[in-house]
Amino acid sequence: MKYIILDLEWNQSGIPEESVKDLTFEIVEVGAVKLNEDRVMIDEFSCLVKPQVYSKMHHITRKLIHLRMEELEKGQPFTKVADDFLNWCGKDYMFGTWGPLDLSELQNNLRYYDMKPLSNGPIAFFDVQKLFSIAFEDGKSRKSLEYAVDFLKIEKDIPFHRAFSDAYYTAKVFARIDEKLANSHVSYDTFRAPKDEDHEVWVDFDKYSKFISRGFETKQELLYNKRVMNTKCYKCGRSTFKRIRWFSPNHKNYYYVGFCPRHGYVKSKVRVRKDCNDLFYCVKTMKKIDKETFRTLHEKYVKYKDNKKKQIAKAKGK
DNA sequence: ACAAATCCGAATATCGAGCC
DNA sequence: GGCTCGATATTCGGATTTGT
Repeated sequence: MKYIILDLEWNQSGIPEESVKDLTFEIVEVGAVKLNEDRVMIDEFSCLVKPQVYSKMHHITRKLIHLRMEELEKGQPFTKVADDFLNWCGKDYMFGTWGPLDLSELQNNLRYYDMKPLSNGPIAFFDVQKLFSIAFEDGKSRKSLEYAVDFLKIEKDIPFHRAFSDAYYTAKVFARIDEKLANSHVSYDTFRAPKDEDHEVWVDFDKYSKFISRGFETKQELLYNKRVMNTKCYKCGRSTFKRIRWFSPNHKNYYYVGFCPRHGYVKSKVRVRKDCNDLFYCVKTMKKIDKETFRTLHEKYVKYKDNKKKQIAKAKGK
């Protein structure tokens, strides 16, 4: 299995009213490096895209990516670049990117030009920005690529914010991350949610499990779904005893804690999302937690309840 | 029986830090 | 500037409870 470390540069309309709804961001450059199984670079891809939609560079983008429209004129149309790129990728590979955005943008541009989709469901990939945070920081922070390069003392021999160079640096950072750690924290691009139950994603690692549901027309349908709200222990399948009932501090994330006789506290977290067809789907993670984590989560639950009460009291006071 | 008070779920707003 | 994501705060309206 090979790795394709990808980076895109894109542009947008300078005038909000003239923004094209189905293509808010137009890809203007594709850069990538191919790594072998040992994560050693074996090939490069770099191509400018001649814009078809936005004829001016957004002023912020212009400062950022060091590209002028005159240069982009030398590029090829997106359909040609995308074909070349996907042929260059070959078969049996996995994508890696800095941050979670690039694969969605790539797919949105493919869709805009009615090209064959990369996939009709989620795509597994390595989010190196996330992996860097898990490996070297708190796992939650998201740092810039340059920060990571500095942190790892990687030589800065080419400028940042061009597609190829950022792909190159991302690959360098990726190579420094423990392989086991990377493999147990695979990300999924969900531009398209799984189309049916048979294509739903279930991944089981030792420390946690992940489930990506199919898309539903409404949020209610999603939240009443058995597989979504199932709280059985992901390790042994036993039913758990309720310790904290389902609650949501923001109506996007839902939490639950059950107690498994064999594995202890098991936390479920359901994140509600919408895919490119406006279908509601969820990413659910289940994780074994210790007593201490349980206590802090319980505190969060109590605090959330208290806040609600306070807010109501405050509203009443007015 | 009826209206007011209260509770609660859900949408919306805001903030900061990333991506281009 | 537009967008995403996580976290927190505010607002709205319907359902339930309470008071008379």
